[in-house]
Amino acid sequence: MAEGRFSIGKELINGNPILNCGEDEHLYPAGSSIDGNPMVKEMDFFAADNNSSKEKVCAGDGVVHDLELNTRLNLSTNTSGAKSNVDDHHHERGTISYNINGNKRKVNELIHVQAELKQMHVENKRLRDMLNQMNNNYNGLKMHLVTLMQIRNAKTEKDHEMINAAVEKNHAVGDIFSSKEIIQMGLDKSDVAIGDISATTGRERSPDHQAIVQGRVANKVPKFGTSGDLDQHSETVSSLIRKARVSVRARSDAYMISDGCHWRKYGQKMAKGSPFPRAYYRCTMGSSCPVRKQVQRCAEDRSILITTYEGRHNHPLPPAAEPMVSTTSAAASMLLSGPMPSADHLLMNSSNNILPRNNALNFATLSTSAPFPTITLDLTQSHNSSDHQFQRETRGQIITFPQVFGQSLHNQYSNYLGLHGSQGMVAPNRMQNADAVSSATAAITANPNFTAALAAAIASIIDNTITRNSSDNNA
DNA sequence: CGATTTTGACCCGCGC
DNA sequence: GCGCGGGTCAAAATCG
Repeated sequence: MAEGRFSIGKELINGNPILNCGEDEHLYPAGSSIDGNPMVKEMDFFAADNNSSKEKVCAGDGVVHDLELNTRLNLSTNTSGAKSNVDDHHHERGTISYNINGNKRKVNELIHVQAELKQMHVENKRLRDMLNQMNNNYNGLKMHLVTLMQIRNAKTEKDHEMINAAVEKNHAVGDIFSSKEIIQMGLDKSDVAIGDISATTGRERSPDHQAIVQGRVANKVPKFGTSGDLDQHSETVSSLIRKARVSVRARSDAYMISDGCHWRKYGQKMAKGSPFPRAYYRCTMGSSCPVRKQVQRCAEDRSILITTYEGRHNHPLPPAAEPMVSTTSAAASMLLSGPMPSADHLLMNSSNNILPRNNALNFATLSTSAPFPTITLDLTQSHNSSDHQFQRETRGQIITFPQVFGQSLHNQYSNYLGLHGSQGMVAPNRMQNADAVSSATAAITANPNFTAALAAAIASIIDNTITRNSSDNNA
């Protein structure tokens, strides 16, 4: 409950017209916040509302006092009226009569105002619940918006040229990957369900292909060369991929980002290299929901809150949770869909910035640092920054990743989610997972751009790796 | 009184 | 084998 109220930081609040009301000085008088927590302000919205109401309807501690004040005013009016009557008629008897009438009115008004107060408390509570709900929705929607804006910004002419050039290069490189395999990879990688930040793989493919896919889940995955091992392969890879993580960085003074789910804290540790503790939460919306998240404040910038999600929800999600879940799902799909060379391969070709920095997709960072691959959505930076790239980090190395791939897949996924309907793909926003998987698979594989983007990504990696190796050897 | 948080203990994998 | 760090467990404390 408190989680929902303390969940959104200033950045998120500032963009919300509803929450902007909370920034209103009238509603938030000086000193209304606690420790600068904007969500405390949110709570103070109601506190302040109560205060303003107090002035108007005499709520809270001021009820009796203000009520008495109003009643006295009325009484004095009545009394003055009575006095004039009394002067005309029976002075003493009239005074007693009007005092009784005045007391009756006083009691009646008291009852009336108390009833109104009760009604307003109910209304206040209802509004508070509504605001919490809207906060949750807003939080998730903003994440969607930022994601989509980043992707659209990245759709430059340069990218298209890069795709075309890379596709041609791919033909020149030869049959490292047949088009069939590439499409098959798309099929495999698309096997991601809504509300699920994991995916499954395990179809038969060439050894090179296996190396790439296995590399996605770090270099610990045993390699399976025969079809007889496929089931085991699938299970192993799947279980590891299930550990894929989506990390969200957002500026917030709150102790946790609200995502619409219900979490229970089960541990807290001091992480190495950070003065701030790391809190561990598990989802309590399902009886045995395996989804966990870690919340930690950034050591370098304490205003940044890092939330890392892991696992899949095994229960229906509330509407408030869907934006966040679908965003993390899309991010995870990007992570799990990348044509990732194996960690060994990357280490063998140890080099930084294999690929040229040429894109503005600046919010996502991929990390295959052991033990589990992680994608980080950075919502703390401005949209027009072009300094940051879609990167893949290995142990001690940062290798720029061909953004076009993740972009393409994410677009596909967004299309499927109905978030990006301008490209002619229509899909329901809410579907059951089974249908979601099949529909996403169909949507992804049906679009030739996906294949082209994938080919471009693979070709880029191969081409740049080869180029880098030769330059390293020459050096 | 049930739900949640706190916190020390424990387990496990990894590197030396 | 040992120490370290990340992650989890579970009893006690706290909250609503």
